[in-house]
Amino acid sequence: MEPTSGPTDRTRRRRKDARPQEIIAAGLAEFAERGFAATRLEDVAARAGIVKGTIYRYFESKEALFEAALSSGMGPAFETLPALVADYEGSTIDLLRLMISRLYRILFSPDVELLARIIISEGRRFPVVAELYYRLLVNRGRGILHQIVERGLSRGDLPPSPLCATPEVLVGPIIMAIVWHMIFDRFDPIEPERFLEAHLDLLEKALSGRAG
Amino acid sequence: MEPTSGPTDRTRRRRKDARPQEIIAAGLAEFAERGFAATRLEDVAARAGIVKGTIYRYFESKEALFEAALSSGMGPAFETLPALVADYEGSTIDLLRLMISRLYRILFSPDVELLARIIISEGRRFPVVAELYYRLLVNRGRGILHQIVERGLSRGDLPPSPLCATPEVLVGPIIMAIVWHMIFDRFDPIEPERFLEAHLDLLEKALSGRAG
DNA sequence: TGTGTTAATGACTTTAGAGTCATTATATGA
DNA sequence: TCATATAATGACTCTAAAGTCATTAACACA
Repeated sequence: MEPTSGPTDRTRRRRKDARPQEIIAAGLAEFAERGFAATRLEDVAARAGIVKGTIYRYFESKEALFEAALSSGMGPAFETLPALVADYEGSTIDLLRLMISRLYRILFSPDVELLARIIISEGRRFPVVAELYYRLLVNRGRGILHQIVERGLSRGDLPPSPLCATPEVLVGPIIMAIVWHMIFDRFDPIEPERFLEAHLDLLEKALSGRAG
Repeated sequence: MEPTSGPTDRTRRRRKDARPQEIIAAGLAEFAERGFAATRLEDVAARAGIVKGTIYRYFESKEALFEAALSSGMGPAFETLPALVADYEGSTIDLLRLMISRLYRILFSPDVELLARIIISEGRRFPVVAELYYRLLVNRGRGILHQIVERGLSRGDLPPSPLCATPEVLVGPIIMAIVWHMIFDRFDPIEPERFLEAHLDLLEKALSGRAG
């Protein structure tokens, strides 16, 4: 196990401030790869260029590290979206297209994808973590989506329909893409551009038509 | 840990034929709940109304049990679908609606859902298992979907579009529903009928419109 | 240059759970 | 009813990894 970042030299370094983030980054990589139960703190330490005991200077337990790692750095992920919605001038369908495209970019960016993998495979077993994600990301994202649909309905931009009552459905293909990429990509890699194109096509057709 | 099925009495019973299935069923429940690494064979045994040692009369190792459990009983899941497609007389959109509805019923039936949970949370770490699912379910399901789209295109029933080139996108919301149900249902339960209704609405609008 | 503080180490203890196996008890059929 | 074969048991060993802590050495500052 090579340290990913961190010094290759053998001398100790005292770096109280930098450690926690480095340990968290190493932890995220290992947790995403092996899952909570199967990751060894020794491997996390090696990846962070330190030794297992050092982890315990900064985190109470393996579980505490896990929760700290999952709580870090997910705040900013969706932060740009509300402003996007508020300022947008064009048609609601274009706004939705834009938002879906951004979501792909966000969710497939390397660090966010690690988080997504972990929450998908371990979320059920860590209610505390799941709730955090629910509040900070899922529910917030949902709010934005509903807000966009509202905008469309009040502008007369979108026809009312069961779909507008449950617009979460529109995001489904992204989740599928993440899951696919996680599990089946090695047998049959997804082509993200083609998938996104089809998703946008779906979106456009579903929302521009006559009322259902 | 109460035995789920099996006798509550304390006397031993010799039941060579029934054991493997009972152990597999208990294993599926535990693996789905805790994941591979965190399930204890003692708990599996307790749930099956036996003792840990007995598991080893039927399975070489924890991993062997895991693979046996995941290989069991997933064959039949999609078996009725090809005939459905072959015999169908109505419009292609109706056929798709029917198929999507069935997929919800299949994937949310209790035993299949256990399998789905396990494959979603552990698939990445067990390539052998993932490949099995890819071959027997995912790829097969995909074949059926493409076949339906073909049918639509050749009948002039569906307009050609990027969506028809990548119809996997149409199934996305189901995957999302499974993941949601797995992780966030306790904070915010999904309403399957409403979700399905919106999904079908999406489908219909997206496919009945003019070409993209 | 010496001294005190504490980050970092690594050898250690502990624990949990996988896997083993000699023993026990049940079913079968002679 | 007894003898035999073997399913089932549970007490056991072994191992891997979590967690601890006395010791070491890097840095700050006098």
